[in-house]
Amino acid sequence: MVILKDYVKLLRKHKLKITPQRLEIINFLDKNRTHPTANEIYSALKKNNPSLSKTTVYNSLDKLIQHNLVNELTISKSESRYDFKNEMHHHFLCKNCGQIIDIEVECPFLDKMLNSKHKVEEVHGYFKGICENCRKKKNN
Amino acid sequence: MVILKDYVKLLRKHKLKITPQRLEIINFLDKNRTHPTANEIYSALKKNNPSLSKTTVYNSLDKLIQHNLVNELTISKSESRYDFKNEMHHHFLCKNCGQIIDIEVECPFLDKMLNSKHKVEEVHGYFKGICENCRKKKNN
DNA sequence: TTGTCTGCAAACGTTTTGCACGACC
DNA sequence: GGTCGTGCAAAACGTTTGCAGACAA
Repeated sequence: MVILKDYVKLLRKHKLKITPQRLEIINFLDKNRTHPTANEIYSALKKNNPSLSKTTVYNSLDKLIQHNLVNELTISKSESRYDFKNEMHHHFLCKNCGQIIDIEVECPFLDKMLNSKHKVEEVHGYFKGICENCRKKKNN
Repeated sequence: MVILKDYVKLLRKHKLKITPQRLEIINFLDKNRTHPTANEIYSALKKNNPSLSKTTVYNSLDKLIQHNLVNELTISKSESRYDFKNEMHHHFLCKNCGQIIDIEVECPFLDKMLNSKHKVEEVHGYFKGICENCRKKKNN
């Protein structure tokens, strides 16, 4: 599959074994920046690959997270959500509709943290409230 | 119990029913700013109240969270951790020892967010990496 | 060939639910 | 007396584990 060529390179660069399942998972996350759950990824990919297992989805995601290619969001208590890693951004969870929206504000406290006594490897900014759409609908 | 007097006021202010279990849970969270899990709260309070149930711990925490008296941390994938709400602060999770450390940096992007199209009610800053102690031990 | 990955089934740990009982306005 | 909280047991849920066979390098 020509489309997946770049993902092959990406996996190779990180010395990860190249399997059809991993390629499909990366492709899905790259094309669907909707912070899908493991289950959503599984259901979507199962259509074209009925033998896919959830274990493989979890295993693959773990590997991708370890190699910093994918970001795991724990913004809400229930399921983890996964995000193809691109430029740093933060997340807003609407308590009304459950939607997770990317927030493109820079993070000035990152610099301070990088100078701190701890070694900071990840920064997650999670905001929660009522999103613009729900505000309009509910007059909040 | 004289010590619990203020918590009675607090619950009353929020029109929450006053029960011994709720008072003990609030007292515990106020005195133990260690981000305990539901299970840790349960185990600790069970010593003095053997009939306490986990359901009650979860129910009480839910009510306290709804009324903004307690903060639920989802910094790590496993169990939720609970924090008595005081001044806004953020959290650092050490990937090595698992400790969660309070971070006292202000959050300049909160102001920006408050002017945004979304209605922001909560801000959670989660940092992950290696804490000072572990860095020293491991020479990271 | 060697080590790793996949997929199934079962296990796991946290949280939620249903329900009967009890406590409090 | 009616609403709400408690505590027990069981269920639900997302995730992890053990394992046998398959596949990538």
